[in-house]
Parts: sequence; C-alpha cells; structure tokens
Amino acid sequence: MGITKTFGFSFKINEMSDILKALGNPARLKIIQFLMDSPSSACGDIIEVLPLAQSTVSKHLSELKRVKLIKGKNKGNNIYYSLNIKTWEKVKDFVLSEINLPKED
Amino acid sequence: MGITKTFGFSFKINEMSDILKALGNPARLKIIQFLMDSPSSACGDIIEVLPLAQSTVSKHLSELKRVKLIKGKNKGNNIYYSLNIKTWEKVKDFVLSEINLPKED
DNA sequence: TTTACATATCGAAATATTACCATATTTATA
DNA sequence: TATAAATATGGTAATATTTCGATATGTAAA
Repeated sequence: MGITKTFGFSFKINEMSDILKALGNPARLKIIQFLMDSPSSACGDIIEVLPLAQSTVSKHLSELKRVKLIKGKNKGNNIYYSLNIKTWEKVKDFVLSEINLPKED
Repeated sequence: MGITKTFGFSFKINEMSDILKALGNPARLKIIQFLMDSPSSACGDIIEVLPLAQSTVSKHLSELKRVKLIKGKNKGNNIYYSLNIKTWEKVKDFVLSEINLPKED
C-alpha cells in the first residue's frame, strides 16, 4: 500500500518516528550536520554542499521544517536556516531515555 | 524517481541515515521500544503488541535486522529478538556528538 | 518599476515503501 | 515421518518518496 499505519500507536511513537524518518535521508541528515557545524546558514550555502538540484534541496528543507527540526529566518535576500533546538533535544531525550539496555549474550 | 542518492555523501552519513530511516516508522520504533523494556522477546510476543499482520511485522523485523538494530536467536520453536547494543550505541553517539548546538536567537 | 538574485512550487517520471493474504519454510514434537 | 506451531517469503495493490527541469514567487537594489 505504501501508507504507514499510525492508528494503534501512541502519539509519542508516531511523532518520534516522523522526526526520525525526516532524519533518515542522507541529504537531510547532512543538512542537519551542516547546521550543527555552521549554525544559521544561508539556504544557498546549504545547496552548495549537497550533490542535488536546488529544487530538491528546497523540498528537503521543507520536510525538515515540517517536523520542526529546523527553522528559517528571512534576512535580506536570503533565508537563514538554523536548528530547532527543542526538537533536537526531543530526539536526544528519546534516544537517551531508552536506558534499559539488555545485557549482551 | 523515488531513488535516494547516496553518491556524494560520506559513508557515515549514508550509514547513519539508513539506520535512522529504519527507526523512522511507528511499527519499527515500537519494536525497538518494546525490546528496550522486554529484552529478548519471542517474535510472537512482538507480533501481539503491534496492530499489523504477522507478515508485515516479520518484514519490519527483517529491516531492523538488515541495519543491525536487532538480532534474532533461535530457541526451540521460537526466535528471540533482542537489541544490537553496538548499533544502538552508534545512534546514541551520533546524536550526542552533535553538541555544537547554536544559540537560540 | 525593472532587474537580478534567492528560494519555493509545480508537474512528472522512476522507484521505494507499506500493507495484506496466501503460501512456503523451518523446527520441534508426536 | 507426519503434524503442528512459529516465522519468513512471494505476489500484488495502493500510496509515498525522491529527483529533476521549468517556472513561479519573493525581496532588495538599481
């Protein structure tokens, strides 16, 4: 079908998997990594470091914005993107909260 | 196209995004969460907690196995799945390593 | 207000993903 | 070996994703 079932899962699971899905793409993950190193980068600078067409990058930025992993701010002729700390913290908390790691066998 | 470009991205980015993509699905994320709480669970028990057909769950388990987030061990008539700590640590390290968080503006 | 530049959106093609049912395979036990 | 139970695989339909080129939109400066 191609459609992901969300019924029957908790809000938290659905929300977090949506964010992780956004991170689960080389281009989008590289954008995130780039913004970690170069906070508040112009859209054009992001496009430059990716091996993709401008329109493709734009869509990836939209997707990251949709899940609130990044936010854009207009400044002159450009849009400067930066991470949305809150959402990144949410990811970090989720990954860290799962501490009941089973013993290796 | 539907095809994700991997050429032009580092191995680490491609590897990590592959893992995160696997996590980016409610069913698969719930499986991971379930295995955190109930380490080493029989496949049947996992199927029980998901609102999906057995064959669908089986495919999700395969995907998680493919990216080495889980591993299965035959025991009698069942297969017991557990987390692959190494891979989970890799995810944790990745998320935590990105510490150069930009200031909120 | 035109021009130039930066970014977003549209439209379309190729491929990927998710889901299900039906069936196959595997493994242990009778 | 036959049976039953557990899990995996094949086939297929519906939908989603990724990508690109072309074009639209927005924004600042001339």
